Amino acid sequence: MELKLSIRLNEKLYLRDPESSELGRRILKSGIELIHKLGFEAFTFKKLAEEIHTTEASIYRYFENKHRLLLYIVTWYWSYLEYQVVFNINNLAEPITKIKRVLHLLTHELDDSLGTVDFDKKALFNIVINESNKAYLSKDVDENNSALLFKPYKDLCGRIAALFLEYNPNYKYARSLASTVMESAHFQYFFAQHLPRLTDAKGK
Amino acid sequence: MELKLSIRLNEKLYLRDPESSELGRRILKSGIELIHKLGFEAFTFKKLAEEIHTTEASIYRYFENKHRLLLYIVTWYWSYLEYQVVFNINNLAEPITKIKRVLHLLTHELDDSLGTVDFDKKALFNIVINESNKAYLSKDVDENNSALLFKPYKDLCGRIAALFLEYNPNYKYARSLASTVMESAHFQYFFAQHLPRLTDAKGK
DNA sequence: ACTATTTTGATAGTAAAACTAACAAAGTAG
DNA sequence: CTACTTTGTTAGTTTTACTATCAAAATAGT
Repeated sequence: MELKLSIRLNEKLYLRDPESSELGRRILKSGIELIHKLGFEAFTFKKLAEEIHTTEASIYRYFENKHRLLLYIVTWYWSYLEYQVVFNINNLAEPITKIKRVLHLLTHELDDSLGTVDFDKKALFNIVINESNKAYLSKDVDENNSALLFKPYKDLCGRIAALFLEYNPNYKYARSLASTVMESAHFQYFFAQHLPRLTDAKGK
Repeated sequence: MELKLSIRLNEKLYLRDPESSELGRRILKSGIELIHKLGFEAFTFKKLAEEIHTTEASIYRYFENKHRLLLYIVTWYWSYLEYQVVFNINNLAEPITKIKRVLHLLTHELDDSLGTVDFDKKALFNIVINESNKAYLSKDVDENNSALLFKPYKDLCGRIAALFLEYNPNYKYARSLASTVMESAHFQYFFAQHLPRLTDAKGK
């Protein structure tokens, strides 16, 4: 069985749905590769346009600006990850087993077990590690939050928190623990790669 | 007793020491206020120049670019915080008491107990919460790290890790726990303010 | 008090980034 | 075959990020 899955994201993330056209999909695919390669700061729509042989103006028809594109990418990741989580813990009995499964998903690249992904998964994971915080650490968090743009992230957090509560119904800080685990998974990975004195994790 | 303390930071953070002149100190003081007010993305040297009635060119004599200024500011914070930590836990016997003291310091604005600070402490703390990650989440982490620009952060992390080890000498992940606590202190604070569904912390 | 040196201000300029507008060409759908 | 949508092309504006030059002002050394 091979299925191609497409994830429908909040319409406010884009001006024109990038999944709806060839050009849109190229923007996503090469956008991910280029952000990975250059880093978000050095990445521009001009460079992306050259890469995929189109024009800046065409890209601006899909995304208001590069920050929105980043938000789209990481939101896609969180949505896909929640989907993976739901599938992976389905039918498992023990809360602790479910939790371990989730931790594994959080700390590893996406796999194709549930339908193929068009994007470079290494690059995508790398972007999530290196740039995802920039998606909400900005002056327009509140506005973006009102537009529900962080919903997938919050949903996943809620789901993980629910697992913690399943394990221990009396625990008072399930949400904080869930968000801490989600963030730490990334930070520890980043630190292991770049600032090893900040972790005890060697390599992986 | 009133003392004014000045913290000497790595020379590679600046082109000309901002503590060494009136203009330099104005750059820091108003820089902090303006980054706080506008957010790092919207902050520019042009706007800062207008604010303090000087010119862009003059500011560029002190800092290579705004990213370096941010790095200077958060590095200053980490250095000052380490200093506070050392003072605050001095002469305390119980590891657990020391740890609690450190947690308090991490989650509250700086106070003036150890000499006055020239900067707006609320603004500074806010910058650390909202922008400090951008100091290392960039393509030049490794280069900056080689230049020892993150040393104060790593020193503080090492010191906190040492407290954990004092509490439990067999614990294997003291550094990872220390960096997780440092980062989480900020994230949970940010979430409580902007994305409350991600925490259980209400208000404070 | 005079001179040398450093620091700042003023002006001006460039290259790139971050957009927007307008229209023609190409593709697609009814 | 026509209407509509999508893309390409060109061209333009404003802002950011930075550099260069030189004069004025402040400061330090003797």
